[in-house]
Amino acid sequence: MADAAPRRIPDATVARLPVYLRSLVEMAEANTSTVSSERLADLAGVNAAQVRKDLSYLGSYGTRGVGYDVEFLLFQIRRELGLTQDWPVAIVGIGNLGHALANYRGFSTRGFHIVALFDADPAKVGEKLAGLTVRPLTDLPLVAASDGIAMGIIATPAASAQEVADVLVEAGVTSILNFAPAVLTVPASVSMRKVDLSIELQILSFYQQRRSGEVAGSVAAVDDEMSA
Amino acid sequence: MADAAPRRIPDATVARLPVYLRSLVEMAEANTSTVSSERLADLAGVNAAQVRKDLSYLGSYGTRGVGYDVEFLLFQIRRELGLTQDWPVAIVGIGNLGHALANYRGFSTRGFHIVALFDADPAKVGEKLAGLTVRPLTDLPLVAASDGIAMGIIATPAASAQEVADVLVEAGVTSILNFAPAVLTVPASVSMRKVDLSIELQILSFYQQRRSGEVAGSVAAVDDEMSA
DNA sequence: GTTTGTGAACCACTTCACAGCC
DNA sequence: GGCTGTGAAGTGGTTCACAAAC
Repeated sequence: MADAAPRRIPDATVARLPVYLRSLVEMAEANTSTVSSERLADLAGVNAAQVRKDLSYLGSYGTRGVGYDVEFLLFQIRRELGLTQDWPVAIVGIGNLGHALANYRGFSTRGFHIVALFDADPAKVGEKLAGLTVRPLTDLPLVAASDGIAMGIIATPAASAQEVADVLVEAGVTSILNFAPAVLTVPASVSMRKVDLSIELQILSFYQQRRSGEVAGSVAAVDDEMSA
Repeated sequence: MADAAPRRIPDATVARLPVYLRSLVEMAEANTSTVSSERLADLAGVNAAQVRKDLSYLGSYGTRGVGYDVEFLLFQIRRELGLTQDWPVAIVGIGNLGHALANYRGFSTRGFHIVALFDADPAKVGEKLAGLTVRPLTDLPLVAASDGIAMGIIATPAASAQEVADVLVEAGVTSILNFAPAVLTVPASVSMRKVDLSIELQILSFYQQRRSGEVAGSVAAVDDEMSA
């Protein structure tokens, strides 16, 4: 037996790997061959010890006294994140946001290919967009199977989101990114992440109000704790 | 008096308050007058003890043996989050995403009013959208001052994001929501949150790959944590 | 000298469990 | 009996600080 360490990568580390990846891509494009944890931390906006600890979960890929080889690390992170393959992605809900997501360049440049668009509204079906034709939601099971869709993006109104999630799960999609402002329930075997645009503004509102409401006299130190 | 209490609300709690708020709005619309921590936890997708602890940071607003009054709690959370006032918001970068955000109904229904759109590209300036006309980025300082803009949304490409952030900060905007895939630096007195669409997919990719590669036997539950 | 890799200390958040109040 | 509010215990994540490796 030799399959090495039983490395369990913390969720928090997983969430930062894409950020390191982005910085490393930039460095590679600038033909930088080596990077220290200090420099990478700087680019990623985190602490250097954090970078070292995070990377140590992947393996001992650095060289003491030198740093990390950019290309090598790039490959290792890509491999760890499962980005050495392309993922076919479906978007459900072709409203404002669905349109923007379908046209978003950032997905394809990072290995995520939008291969199908769905909407339950017959008025939207047939529309051509980003090189694809919007299909009826009822086609999803068939298309998911034939195109091997593993990831789905929900961009519908809140009211239909759970229903769509159910359809996705039923069709075998095991990763879901939810933009609808609703709490969705999926089996534990399915990963789900959510992005709620108005919640982000509401959180900002809290800190904004706290700042504005602060009377000059009281409490000197305004140490603001917001991560970046 | 009786207000007092040096309550410091944890960031994690602040991030959940909007979720509770959403559930409470739904309950109010359904004319439910009281809610238990158990029920609210269910709707918000969290643990009941979590709900109670979170709400306890706002004050003792529940009644033992009964639960929380929906309308009262609704008001308290709104007040805490600073949502009893409307916030004027500016969007910078009117591409795909900027368009979608400008038209997004979810903002206005929650007290965030998009009052100005900016783009550095002269070709975009003058375009009419969501009842507004896209203005040159150079107008931002003036408009920010006259319209009292406190919140800015960055929806530009990564390359111009830092520059835009600087302009926003210089114009006195103290809350920024960044959609550009870049790490931005702002003074500690400014709150910034980021939403990176492709990072979300990359995180999903990690768990997806882990699952696919997994030989039947172990289980891995995935939950999301706080974004930053 | 430089920089990694990592135990240990620290800190924040979550969950438990139960006393206190209705 | 039911449900909140909260100390205390538990968990996960971050930062420190330094020995090991170059």
